Amino acid sequence: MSTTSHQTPAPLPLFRQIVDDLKSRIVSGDLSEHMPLPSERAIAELHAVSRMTARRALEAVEAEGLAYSKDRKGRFVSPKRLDYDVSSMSNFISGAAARGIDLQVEHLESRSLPAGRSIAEILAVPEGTALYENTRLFRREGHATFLETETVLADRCAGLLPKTPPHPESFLQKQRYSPLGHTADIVIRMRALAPEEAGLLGLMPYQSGIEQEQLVRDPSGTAFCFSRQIWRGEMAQFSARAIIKQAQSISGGRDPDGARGQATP
Amino acid sequence: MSTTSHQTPAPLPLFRQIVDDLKSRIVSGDLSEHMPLPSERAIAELHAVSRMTARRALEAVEAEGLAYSKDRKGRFVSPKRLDYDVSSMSNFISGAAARGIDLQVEHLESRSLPAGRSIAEILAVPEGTALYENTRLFRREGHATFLETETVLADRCAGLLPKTPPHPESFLQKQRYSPLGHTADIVIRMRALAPEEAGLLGLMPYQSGIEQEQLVRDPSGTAFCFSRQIWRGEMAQFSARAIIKQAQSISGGRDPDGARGQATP
DNA sequence: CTCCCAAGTTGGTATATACCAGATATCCAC
DNA sequence: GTGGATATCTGGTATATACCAACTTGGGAG
Repeated sequence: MSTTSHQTPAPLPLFRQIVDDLKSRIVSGDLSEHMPLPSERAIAELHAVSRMTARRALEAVEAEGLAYSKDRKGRFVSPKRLDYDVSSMSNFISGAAARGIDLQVEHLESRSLPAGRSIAEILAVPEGTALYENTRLFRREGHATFLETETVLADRCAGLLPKTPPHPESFLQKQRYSPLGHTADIVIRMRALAPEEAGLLGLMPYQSGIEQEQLVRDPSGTAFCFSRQIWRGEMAQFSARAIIKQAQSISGGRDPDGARGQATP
Repeated sequence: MSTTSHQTPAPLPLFRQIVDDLKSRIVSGDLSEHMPLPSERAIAELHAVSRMTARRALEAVEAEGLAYSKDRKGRFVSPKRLDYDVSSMSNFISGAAARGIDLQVEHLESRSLPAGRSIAEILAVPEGTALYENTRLFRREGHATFLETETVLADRCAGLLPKTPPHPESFLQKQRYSPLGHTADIVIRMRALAPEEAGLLGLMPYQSGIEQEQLVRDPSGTAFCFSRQIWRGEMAQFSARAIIKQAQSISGGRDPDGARGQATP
């Protein structure tokens, strides 16, 4: 019934049909984690569409996080999502290991630096205070997952961050993730990846990810560590247990504006 | 190094140059909130590129959340980000009002229904338990921001949800957001919008947003409300104060797996 | 056997073109 | 002035084509 009597059937655009086909093949398990998706040219031929249309479909699947692309190598099925429980992050790394999650850390940079304006404000220390900064890339089963820049007060981990072979995991385990009941101010937002972040995470520019900021305080309430993570958005979800308070009680508390990195465009 | 003596300058692709131009015009305030961006054809002419290239640039700006498009009307500069403090969400709506944030609620649906399998499991009640479900669209300054589906135990708000004129705001204010110290299990993730969600939020299919789930418990620890919100990702950030515990203490606690909606692809 | 080059693959960029459908403005007839 | 047809905006979809650069593979020279 090409000329149907009732409403227009509103046929799905070609590229959306292809998207749905690919999605169903992924969720059904026909295509499993890290398996290559058909190439743009293969899809174009299979579905009898132009390569640009095939490309649009593949980019949509990619934008959804169901697939990732390796430049000039192909597109592959994304691995499953990980749960990041921020309330028990005392031991995210070893905790992940205990759950059978294979998480590798690649150190990208370790350096000492004096506090600049914005980080001094965040940590509530004078400008110029000595800091250690570590940048790490986390991989899950070899797959880039998130990027972390951690800034700590130098006097809190003196000796734990030797300059020559940067091995701050000892600090991670001993100090930051001590069994004491720390608190953390957390901010989570979605934002576009900067080009160099996208490169490290194996994504195209202008894709979005999830940024998580944590301002960690010791039991006395003093902030001593600020970390900023940028995640591939499809790779995790963040869970927490919150104590819900009256709005007034919070706004009367310290640091009412957790939105430092206002993430203006 | 055919012409240049040093490394290749690696010129930015045309569409990225256009993206950067548009971004700078937005951040500089040359283009302010809700102002129209140049049309695809205008950019094509201005930058002397094809319309498809102009389109790619505009879509990239859109994917970053710096702009939004209205079908066949044009693309416009996105408004600024909002901060959602989940720890003081006792009064998110009126709290927002107090901060001068203009937030409107549009009721889409209110209904009574028996608990299905998955929601019964989440709320830890028998299947078939009477529930009330509300779906609302929140706008900020007239701009669609997030979509909420809230499910509550019917016996917790009997009489507060009259069938004829659905006016559950009274419930929102009186019961759910009472001054008592509730707790909530929260999950935040980035995911692609379903087509109907995208339509309501004024986005194209296959764009990503942020989903927030809240399982709200009364002071006795009994869950009585489950809400799921889907946000335009660029419209908010989520902040909280977390008490960091040992991984063991959490995994020994109740509901160790907050990842119900595992969000499989 | 190893090493290197060439061929073929992949995605990335870019152009030119075409048609559709919704939204808007304009202008003319009434 | 009002109403309605029309022209012209907009983005949405789709095709065909072209070239580039990175990667993989295979084969041949040493």
